[in-house]
Amino acid sequence: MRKKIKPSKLSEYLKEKIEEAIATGVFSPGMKLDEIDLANKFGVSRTPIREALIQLASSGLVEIRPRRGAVVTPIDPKKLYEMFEVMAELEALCAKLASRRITDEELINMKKIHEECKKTEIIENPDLYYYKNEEFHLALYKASHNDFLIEQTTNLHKRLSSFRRLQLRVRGRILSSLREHEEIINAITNGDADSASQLARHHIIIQGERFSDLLATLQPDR
Amino acid sequence: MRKKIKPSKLSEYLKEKIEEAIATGVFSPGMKLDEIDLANKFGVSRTPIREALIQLASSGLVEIRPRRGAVVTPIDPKKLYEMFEVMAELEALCAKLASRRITDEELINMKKIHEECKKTEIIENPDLYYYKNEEFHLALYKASHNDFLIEQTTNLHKRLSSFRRLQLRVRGRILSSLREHEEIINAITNGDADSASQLARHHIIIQGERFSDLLATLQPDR
DNA sequence: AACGGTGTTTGTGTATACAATTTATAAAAT
DNA sequence: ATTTTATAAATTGTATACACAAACACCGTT
Repeated sequence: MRKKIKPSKLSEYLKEKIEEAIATGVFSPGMKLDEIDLANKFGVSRTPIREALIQLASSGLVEIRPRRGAVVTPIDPKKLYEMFEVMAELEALCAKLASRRITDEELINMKKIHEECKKTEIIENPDLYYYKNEEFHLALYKASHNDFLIEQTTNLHKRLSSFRRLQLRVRGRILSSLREHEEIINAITNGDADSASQLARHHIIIQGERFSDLLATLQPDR
Repeated sequence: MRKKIKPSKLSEYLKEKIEEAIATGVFSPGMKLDEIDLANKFGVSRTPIREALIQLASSGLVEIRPRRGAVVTPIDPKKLYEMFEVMAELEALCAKLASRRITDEELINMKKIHEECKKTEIIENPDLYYYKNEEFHLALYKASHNDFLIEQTTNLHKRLSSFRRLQLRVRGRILSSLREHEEIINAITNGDADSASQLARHHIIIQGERFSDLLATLQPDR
């Protein structure tokens, strides 16, 4: 008893809903996901819930322990750093390919997004910046013109989103972020694949490196 | 009516079985995977079959079209090239990290595997070389000491395995492969992260580049 | 012969029922 | 009081049942 619209595939719809709930922190890391609870909450049977959870498990957002149910994947600082390490490389590849393959149109659009990022009301609001920043990165991925890469990178991006959001609250991070974006755009504009790649890598890896510290201040709820 | 051993989770077991059947070509690309057929074949109900298919769909091995069932993901030359492009970058990252993090033990083991690859009886048998080659690459991934990277790379490796296997039948490919492995090992031994990274990238990308040609000679069965 | 409508069939998607395990609870023993 | 063991409760994993949409075949019309 939740929604009127009836999607052709409930499990797909539920997957997105649960994904969203995890991203926005409604379901926090370590939290147990009871199939029956979820089924009641969404007014469906266990079957599509299970199928949604299986998909989320494949993408790493939840963990399914055999016979012991599903939990939102707990935050593991080590693994998180590892994920940033991989993310950095994927974004670097996006940037490298983008430098060679971006269309005029895409480049103009990217610059437009960047200009919007720089607006003061956005700079001063981490939540607003979060969305614009996301737009920028998605535009970068698309400019790689490698659909498989776009898919993989977008996936990992999603999985790291909540952490990146936190990261933006660190003093001065938004301004550094903007500067880095600008450098990346310049490199791409000049078709300098190597620079673009290195800059993009650094743009991500720096977040991973700072994360260990940031995480130390957090208490993962069990 | 197939196996005596009873795994704790049928869907996991079935996932592996179907995965294997796809890798070995028993289920060829484009082939329809009827849930009821599979259920009968394995002597189980549709439920665990569905769950297995969903997992395989998340990993990209099969495609599930809503209301139209599952098929083994058809070969798309463009996408395949894209996958190699990403794979090259992941392996490059493995090599880079390995140069910095590999243990003495791991390095010795890697050299041992490489020596085994060079044995004549293996060089002359693409199928044998396939397995030894795989060992080499898995050792490289592990040496990165980044569990998330290992997982991602191993996944993609699996997905490309059947194509790599084909690739090994190209005249002279095995010998080039060996030479490239040797160069990678040397770079890692010297702790030369940049060279190792570039060599590993090239080792993979060359396969992707040659694949368009190779694929042209194949007829994807519908 | 080609085209399009209509009824049938097949197969997916979801719900429900049952089986098998783990977790919680409580009693008994040290 | 604490640990151990037995029993009950709860939850996952699998099987079956049902609903509905898509594919198919058949037939009449043009």
